[in-house]
Amino acid sequence: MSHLKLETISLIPWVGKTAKFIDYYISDYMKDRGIDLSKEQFIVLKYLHEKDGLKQNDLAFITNRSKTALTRLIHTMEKKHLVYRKISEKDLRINHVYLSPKGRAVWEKSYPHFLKIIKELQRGIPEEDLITVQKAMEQIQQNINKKTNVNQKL
Amino acid sequence: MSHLKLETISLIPWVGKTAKFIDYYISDYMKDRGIDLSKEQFIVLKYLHEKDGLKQNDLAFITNRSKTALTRLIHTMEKKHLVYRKISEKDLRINHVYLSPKGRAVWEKSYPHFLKIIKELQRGIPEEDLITVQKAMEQIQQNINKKTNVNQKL
DNA sequence: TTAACATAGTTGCATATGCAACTAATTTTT
DNA sequence: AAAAATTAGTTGCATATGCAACTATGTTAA
Repeated sequence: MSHLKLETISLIPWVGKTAKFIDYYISDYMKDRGIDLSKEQFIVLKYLHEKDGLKQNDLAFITNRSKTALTRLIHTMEKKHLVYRKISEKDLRINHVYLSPKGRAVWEKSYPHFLKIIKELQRGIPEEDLITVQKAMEQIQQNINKKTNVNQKL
Repeated sequence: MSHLKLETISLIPWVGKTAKFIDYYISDYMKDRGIDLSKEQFIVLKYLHEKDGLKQNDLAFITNRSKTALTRLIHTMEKKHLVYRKISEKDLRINHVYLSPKGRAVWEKSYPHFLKIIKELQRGIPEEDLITVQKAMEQIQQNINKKTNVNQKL
């Protein structure tokens, strides 16, 4: 029996590359269907659809973005009339973000596509493997949170 | 026995979020150690270390970037004196990219850190799960390639 | 009540990214 | 040989992102 060098798999590059592929795919898919919406913008629409009028801060937190990134993302979306800001009456520092009618329409139009993409891209992966992968992703995220506090960014 | 709603796991968002966390972690980790190097720049150093003098086009291909992105990435790295370009003598359209001494030094310094990060972040994931995850990542990438030709971008 | 601190959001500066249009060089076709 | 097509790389315009420094507002402490 010859010597088998069992080098441990390096998962991290795989995750990065796959995420990149997914982003490309989503972007192309939407463009092909005439939907002018980035993945990031979609995520914002998604959370606003669940709970309209979220504060920018909360949106930044739940979407794992810096408040800077969120400020600019919302700004872009406001230019495209997908959302609008409204300053809180109780606390003038706070902006609430709302879905505009157009934003809601774009959400309704794009959501089924995203569902389909998600389904398509994981085709051929057995159900039990999906669970394993999800757990592994959770583990990686936990390993990161143990070391740094990601929330510091928010 | 009650009705169990077994909704299929949506892996895609998990992958994206995990990749994001990994990027944050790498960025912070390097910054904390005084290493001024983005993940993208590291990847370029890595490939040049393996094979110096790669063409920009080839670098774009193996790093899964558009040639535009690569042009600018190399430009940034050139400003930081990590690499330098040299026009091919045989074909004046082609740029070869080389590691500078500084680039090599930065590579030597940063590489062990990246190895360590990769190991740390997948801690707690059983060996057989690593294999499962890797296979799932491959499957997702294949599913994407079946639909689009990612190479069109390059 | 004023000073000190904390919070929400914005802005300048920097990185990374892509598409479309472009230049320059090379190869293929006619 | 000249025209047409292809290839390599760059540039303008756009998106997304983060840090540090900043403004404005609100809260807490002296």
